[in-house]
Amino acid sequence: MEIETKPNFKFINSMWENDYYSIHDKMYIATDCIIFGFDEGVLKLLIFKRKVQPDEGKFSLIGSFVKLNESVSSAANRVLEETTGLKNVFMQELKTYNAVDRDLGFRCISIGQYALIRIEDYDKDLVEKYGAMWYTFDELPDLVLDHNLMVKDAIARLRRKARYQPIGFELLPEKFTLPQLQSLYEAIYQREMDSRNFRKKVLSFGVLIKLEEKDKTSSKKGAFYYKFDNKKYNELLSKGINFEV
Amino acid sequence: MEIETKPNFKFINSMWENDYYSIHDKMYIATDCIIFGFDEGVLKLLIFKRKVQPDEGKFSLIGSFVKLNESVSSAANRVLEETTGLKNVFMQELKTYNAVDRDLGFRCISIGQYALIRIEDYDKDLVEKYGAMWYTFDELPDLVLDHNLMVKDAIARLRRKARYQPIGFELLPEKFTLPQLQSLYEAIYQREMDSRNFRKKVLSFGVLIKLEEKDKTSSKKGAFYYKFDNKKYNELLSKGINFEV
DNA sequence: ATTATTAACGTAAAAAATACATTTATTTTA
DNA sequence: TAAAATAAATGTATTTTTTACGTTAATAAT
Repeated sequence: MEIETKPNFKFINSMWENDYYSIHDKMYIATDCIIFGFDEGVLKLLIFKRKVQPDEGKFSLIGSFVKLNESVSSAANRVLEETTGLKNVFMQELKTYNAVDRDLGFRCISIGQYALIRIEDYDKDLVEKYGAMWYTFDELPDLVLDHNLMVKDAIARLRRKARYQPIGFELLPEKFTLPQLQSLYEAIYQREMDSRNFRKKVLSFGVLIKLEEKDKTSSKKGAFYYKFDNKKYNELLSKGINFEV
Repeated sequence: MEIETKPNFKFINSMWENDYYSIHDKMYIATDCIIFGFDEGVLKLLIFKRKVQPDEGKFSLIGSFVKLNESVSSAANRVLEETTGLKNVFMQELKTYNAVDRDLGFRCISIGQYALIRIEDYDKDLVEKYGAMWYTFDELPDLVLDHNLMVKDAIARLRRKARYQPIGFELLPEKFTLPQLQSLYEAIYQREMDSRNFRKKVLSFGVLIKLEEKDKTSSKKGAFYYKFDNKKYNELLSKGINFEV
C-alpha cells in the first residue's frame, strides 16, 4: 500500500481494506451511487453523513473505490448492499466524473451510477448503522465534492430515461396500482398528470398485467394491483417500440 | 514506470511515453474514440490497423491511456488531434467498458467517447501517417477486444440522441444545405424521409439561419446554404424544448 | 342508510405527423 | 438561343396522437 506516500490523506485509511487494489499513488477509480427512492408520493435520495475527515459531518453520496477484481457495477452493488441490505438493485451508469482537480489533492475518476430503490424493501437497521438516510429530493442538503452535480445529472437522466423506458416500475413494489404509478411519474416529472390520459397511455403499451387483488390502503374503493409483464416488454423493446409516457 | 513488472506486455512499450501516468501495475484507464464521419451520403467510421503486438494487423478504434494531469475528454481530443489533425471536436462520453477481463491479461477500464467529424476537414496526411482510415459504416471489419460492442453502442446512442438534440449538425460543414442535412439524418436513421415534411420540421425549430449563398455542386438549381444558430439553440434548450426530427 | 373517499372510465377538440405532386432555378446540350 | 435535364423548393388534405374535461362506481366509516 502506498498510503504513506500521501500523508495528507490519512483519512481514507479507515475506508481502505487491503484488497482495494485500485488504490495506488497514481490514479484512483471510484464509483458513487445516486440512489433514488419513492415513498408516500415523494422522491427521495439516499445519502449519508461522513464520519471521517476530511469533510466530517458533511453529506455525501454512497460510494466506493473499485477493486481490481470487480466491475464497476459490482463495486456499486457491493457498497449498496453494505448500506441498505439490498442485492441486485437495478442500476445504470450515469457518467464519469473525471475533472483533474475534482477530488482533494489526488486524482480520482468516479463513475456515477444511479439506482432506483423500492423504499419499503430496504434494511432499516443497516441503513441506520451506516449513517445513511433518505432525504426528500426537494430538500437535499449540500453534498461534498461534485456530488451535487452528480445528483443534478442523475435526476435529469432519470427524467429523460423515464420518457422512453418504463424505468419507473423499478421504483415501485412488485405489485403496484395505477394511481401509485401515476404519482411516481408525477414525482419524477414534477408536474401533475391527467389520470384518464395517463391510464390510457400506460395501458396502451400492453405491458401491464391486471391482478384480481386490490390495494385498499389509500381508498375505500380500493385500486387494482398491476404487475409488469417483463416478457412482453422485452418483446416490444426488441421491435424498437417507444415507451414514452 | 512499472513496465518491467509486466514482462508479457512489452508490446505497449512502443505506445508509452514517460508521462503516461495512468500506466501502473494496478489498474489502467484508457479512452477509445468512436469517430463517425459523414461523406457523400454515407456514414463512416474512423479506425486504424494496429502496427504493434498483440493483434498486429487487426483493426481497432483510436484510443489512448489517460494521463494523470488530463481529463478523459482531453485525452480523447489529444489522440484525435494526433490522428486527424482536428482540434476541439464535439465529443460525448458514451459509457465505460470495465469488464474485469476485457483487456488481455491486465485490468483496464476504457471510457468510450464518440465523436462526429466533418470528413472534409480532417488532415488526410495525418490520418494516413497514423494508418487510420474511414470505413463505410455498413462494411466495418472486425475490431479488437470489445471495440465492436463500443461501435454498436455508439451508433445506438447516436440514433437516439439525434432524436432530441440537433447533434447531426456537428457532422456537417459550417454551411450546409437542407438536402445534405436530410441525407445525414437518413444515414443515421437508415430510412428515407419525405423532403417536405423534413424541411417543415427542421425549420420549425427556428435554429437555422438561411444564407444568401447557394451550393451548386449537386444540382443545377443549387441549394441554399444554412448555418446553425447556436445562440438561439441554447436559448431554446434552456427552456426545455425538444428537437426531435 | 347515508356520507365520504378515491378509482375507473369515454369523448370531443386541438395539435402533430404523415402522405402526396407540381413548379422553379439553373446548367448543359442541341 | 431554345429545349432538355436535374435537383430544389413548396402546400394541403388526411390520419394519428395528444390534450382537456366530468360522471359514475365501489367500499368503508359513521
